[in-house]
Amino acid sequence: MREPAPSVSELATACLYVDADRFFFSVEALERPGLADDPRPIVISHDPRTAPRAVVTTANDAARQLGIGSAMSSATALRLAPNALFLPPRHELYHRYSERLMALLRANSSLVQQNSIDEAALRWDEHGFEPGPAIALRARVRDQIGISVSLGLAANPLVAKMASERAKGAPERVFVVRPGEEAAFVAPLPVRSLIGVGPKAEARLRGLGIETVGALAARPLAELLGAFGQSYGRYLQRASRGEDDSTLSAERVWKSISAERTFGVDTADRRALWDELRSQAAEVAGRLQGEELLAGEVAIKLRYASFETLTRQMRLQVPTDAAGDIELAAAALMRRYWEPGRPIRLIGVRVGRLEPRSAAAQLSLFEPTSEAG
DNA sequence: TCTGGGGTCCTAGGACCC
DNA sequence: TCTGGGGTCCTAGGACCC
Repeated sequence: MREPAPSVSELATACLYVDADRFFFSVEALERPGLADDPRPIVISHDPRTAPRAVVTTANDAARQLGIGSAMSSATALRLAPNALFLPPRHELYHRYSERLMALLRANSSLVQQNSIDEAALRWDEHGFEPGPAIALRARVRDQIGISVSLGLAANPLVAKMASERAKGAPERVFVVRPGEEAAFVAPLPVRSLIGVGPKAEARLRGLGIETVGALAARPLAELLGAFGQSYGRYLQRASRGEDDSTLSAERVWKSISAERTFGVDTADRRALWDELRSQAAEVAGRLQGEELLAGEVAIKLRYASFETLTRQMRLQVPTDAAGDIELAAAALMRRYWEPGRPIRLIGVRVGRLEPRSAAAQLSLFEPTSEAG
């Protein structure tokens, strides 16, 4: 006796992708009445007149119309809009709003995977592919948090995210890709709209005469493997067809923790470099302790005036979460690899090979000590 | 247009081992 | 003496994401 075949909508799992619109600016607007209606170009960034190496985090529509966009140097933004209002980023504030948003999402889904400060992928199996419940969620976010989100609903996270981008032009800011329609949805989009295709890959694809996702999907696998390697070639083919078998996870597993800083003016001053390294080691150690993790590897990052950037790392004998240990290792790497007197633009500290503190305690029970025997 | 800061993943090449 | 063929681990750099 066979079970009746499940309908497509029962078989397919549904993923709702949530992406906050202009998140940092929206939060600032909530905190500063009048900001949303201010006609001036507004740029979330340190003021380039006091922080010459600042870059634009985000900008309002008036600023965008003048050509200002994310990641642009703030000095350039000032040149484009001499009357622009520069608002320094307030990351703690954005994190507080992010936590409230994620809490609300968790109250509305059995599984929430946070992908960045303002994005999350939600298990949406309970609701299927009708837009109604997503529209209702969007209204709840607006009412309870005060921000606008764009929503993409699809059978897998990759297509759901791409649908959330498309939703930014849709009236309700919700876009649904029904199961089976994935390939047709992605086909007309430019290759750059695929996650993982950045400027470099886009240029290489264009060199092969591939401009759209559909054109990519039409190429034989062998050609993609030859041009892009096993891993990325295979990914490109699957993604170009709207295929993605990744699963959602609510638990974040940290692989590395880092802190870095670009100086306002390049420096070769040992005191300044040492102070910065020490404060970064303390910051990284504090985060390790907060996450109850130990690090088995310490790395430094140096960027010279030429923008030449190097990273150097070392393994630790014993995993640690102590600022002193991290500082010592970072200083040893500095002594070994920095050419004294050579001015530095950026310095950074990173820890890796992270493991839970509890796992390390377990392991040491079975580790033979040098005194033993 | 002179290029932030926080991450993840992949790859090439060398060391080392059998 | 011109020279193998795996496998694994590690390092450094780079592409990419927000």
